[in-house]
Amino acid sequence: MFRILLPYEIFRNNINQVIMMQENVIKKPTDAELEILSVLWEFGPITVRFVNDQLNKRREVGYTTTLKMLQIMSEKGLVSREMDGRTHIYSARISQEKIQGKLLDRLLETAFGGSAQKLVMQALGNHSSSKEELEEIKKLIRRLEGGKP
Amino acid sequence: MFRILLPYEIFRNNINQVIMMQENVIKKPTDAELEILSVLWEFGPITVRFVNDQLNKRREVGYTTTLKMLQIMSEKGLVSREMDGRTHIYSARISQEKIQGKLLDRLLETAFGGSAQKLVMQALGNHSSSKEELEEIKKLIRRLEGGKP
DNA sequence: TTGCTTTTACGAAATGTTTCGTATACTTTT
DNA sequence: AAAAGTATACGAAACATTTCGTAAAAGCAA
Repeated sequence: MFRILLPYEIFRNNINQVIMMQENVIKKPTDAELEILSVLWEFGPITVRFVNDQLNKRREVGYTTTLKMLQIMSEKGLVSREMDGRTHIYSARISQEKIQGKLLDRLLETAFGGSAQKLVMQALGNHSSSKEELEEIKKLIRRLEGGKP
Repeated sequence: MFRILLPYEIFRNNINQVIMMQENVIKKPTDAELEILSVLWEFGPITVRFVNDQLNKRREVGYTTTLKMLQIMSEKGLVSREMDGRTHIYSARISQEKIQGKLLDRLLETAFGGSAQKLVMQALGNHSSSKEELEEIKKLIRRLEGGKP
């Protein structure tokens, strides 16, 4: 099967090397790391340049800063790196879901005293959701409430 | 009106001084700060000793470490301080709700790509809630869905 | 070829966070 | 009264995070 290559994928035709690291305990990513991870989650394997451009849509960051961050994250095992000729292509090595769970747990524990209800109510109250989204949530609640529809 | 004094309140009969600071923009509390804030939120105005004892139920922390943290947080305006004779009584100066909102926003933005639905679903899915809590949430959803019951 | 651009590597400054040792003063116990 | 215990203040070490300057190598354009 084939598909159209996205702009940043055009470089990926000649992969030389894959750096792998064994799966380890993950530490909570720092703020800057999380910022970069969310770019990686959204746009898949991308170059440093691409990451940096995305970050700069929100705030001014130097190219070498982003590069250094990615190098550090690579050492920590947060991202993986492939080489295409001279340039490196980065991907997130931890799933968004894993981080979501971890951070949610922590937030729940520290800021909400462990009450999922309070957290959910505040999230729903403060951020507008579509009819469909609310419907999905109700469906989940029905499932949680016990067994058959 | 009178009520029974809690153990740590017995010291509070002779308040000499209240340190006030003007309300300012709040920065996200650090992890250690949040840990302390959650103790203050739960147990109201308390001594350094009390905070430290609570922290030590979770992990080992030296007394002077906790003291120093509280002093720093006091400078930052995160907590206020009253004196009762020789000892200081600390309270949180920012509401739990304000911090909850702030951290929730951030988490939503960075880890969940802005989707409140995903966050809510994950929170509900991973942490068991009581029948009553789910009922409350449903009630809120009905309210959000539009007007009259 | 020569110079301009883009890339990674690396060290280090700047900043922020956490921890604790030591000093000093006051209170309580012996 | 002396000793032991308990307070706060403060400096500074240890650590972590973020930012960027500089260098060297590779690719590109004239």
